[in-house]
Amino acid sequence: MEYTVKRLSSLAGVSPRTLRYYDEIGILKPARINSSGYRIYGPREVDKLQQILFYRELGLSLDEIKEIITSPSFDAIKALREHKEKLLAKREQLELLIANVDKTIDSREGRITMSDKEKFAGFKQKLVEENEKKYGKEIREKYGDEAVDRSNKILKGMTQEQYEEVTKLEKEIIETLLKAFKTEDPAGELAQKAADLHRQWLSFFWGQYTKEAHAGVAQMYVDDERFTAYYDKHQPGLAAFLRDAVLIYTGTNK
Amino acid sequence: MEYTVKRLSSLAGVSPRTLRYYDEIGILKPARINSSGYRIYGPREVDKLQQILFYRELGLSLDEIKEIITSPSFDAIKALREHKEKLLAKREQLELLIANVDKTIDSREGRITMSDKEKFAGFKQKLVEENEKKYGKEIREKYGDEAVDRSNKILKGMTQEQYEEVTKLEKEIIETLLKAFKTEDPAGELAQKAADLHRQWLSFFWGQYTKEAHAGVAQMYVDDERFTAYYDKHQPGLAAFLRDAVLIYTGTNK
DNA sequence: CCTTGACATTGACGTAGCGTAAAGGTGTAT
DNA sequence: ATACACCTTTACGCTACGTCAATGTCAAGG
Repeated sequence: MEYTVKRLSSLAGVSPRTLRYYDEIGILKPARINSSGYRIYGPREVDKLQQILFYRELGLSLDEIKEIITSPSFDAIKALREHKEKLLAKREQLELLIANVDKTIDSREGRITMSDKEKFAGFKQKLVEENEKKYGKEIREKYGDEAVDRSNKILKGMTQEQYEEVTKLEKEIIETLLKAFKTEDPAGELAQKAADLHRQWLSFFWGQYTKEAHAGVAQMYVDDERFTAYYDKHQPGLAAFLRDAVLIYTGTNK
Repeated sequence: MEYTVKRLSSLAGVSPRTLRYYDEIGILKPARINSSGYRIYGPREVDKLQQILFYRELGLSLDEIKEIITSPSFDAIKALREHKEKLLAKREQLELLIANVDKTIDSREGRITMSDKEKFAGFKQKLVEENEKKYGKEIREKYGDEAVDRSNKILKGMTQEQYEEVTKLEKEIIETLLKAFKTEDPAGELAQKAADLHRQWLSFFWGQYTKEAHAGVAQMYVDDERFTAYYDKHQPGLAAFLRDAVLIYTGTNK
């Protein structure tokens, strides 16, 4: 397949100008120039553009990208694996930010207080870490061990908070589930409420909720004795009942 | 707490120049200017800077950010909630990208083939979504339900993979732990290996690993009968042994 | 008191990665 | 033959700062 600037640009979701610029700086030259001076791109250029966009998404400069992909020792697959690592790291960074937003909301609503330092956690973890190493001792000297320890406790406190909410959810799930079990109807309102609570519970541990995963976990409760025992100790058959409710809840029983 | 440019900049992980620029464009004015012309920032400015950096992280332009935060109807908490939504969306986008990288690796290694269109999936989810709507039916007609379903299965397959790896880890933990238990030494090599496996297992569920959280979970294993039972059923005292090993592993026993 | 060094100021120019005309040539369908 | 969507190069504009330069401020030490 051959593409002109416009065609390739709309395929890749970039502007024609971008492609001309990439040509200009030598990062992506067209396969050939036709008799009228038109840039013509081939399949190899499509792949290369894909690579470029991958790295651009990571925030690498075009110069860096150029070095990476034009290097003679360039190993595409290895680069991709590294790229994936970076994406995973970026996702972790995002998790940090999300946690910080949660904390900030709590703080704004007066439930907790945040130190100024905490407010910027997650923006530059490296920098923060360096500061920790550099100034940790200094702070300890200045403000005493108490302040440092209190700050450390905030971390533990979060875990504590999480833990409390999780256990509260667990209780609710069991309670709702036991009531629902008596109705013998996994599609009923109570059972569906239990399934929803269970979704909330799951969301606590799984960053991203998907129906498939939820259904999978529910099935696991029946297949894995560890979980079966946990639910069935309250009421034999409860694990299977929860699974049925969740399968209906997620719509994967069809 | 009051800050000069340098102090605030190092707190927030930005350059002094950035703060001056933010002053210049009116997005973040200092609380006051002292007699020598120094910019002095107060707590309100700290919070505002935090907001700005949040939005900047999202890729919003400073102009857009300015509009958002200077708007009279600006509701900080509401904005934070929306912000969180956007972060979650960004994370999803990242998941897509990661999936695409995986697929690309597969493709490069010849296991699957990708259409040129597929190669750009994840870059512009809107575009992709539109394409899906526009061409979804067409693809289904062209390549048959099988292809579409297989593609859907990839998502399910990932969860399956996760599940398998988790259960594999669980097995390893128990095995290692049982061997370690015989040594009666929670600081020994085997026990520490078990603690490390447990860290890996935990990292599967928790986005971000912290020693405190790890130690907290280990303590939970002893405090919460559900978990105690799970470990002790293999060997009475195993939960406590794991906790001790983890406390040593995380260095929180000092 | 004076120096030193780390901080502060404004001003101004540089950079990256394009966007956006301007001024013109090309392809092809009607 | 004309329209219209595409292509070309040249060139200036924009954002979000980085990076000097030239100069003032402040706290500590000799």
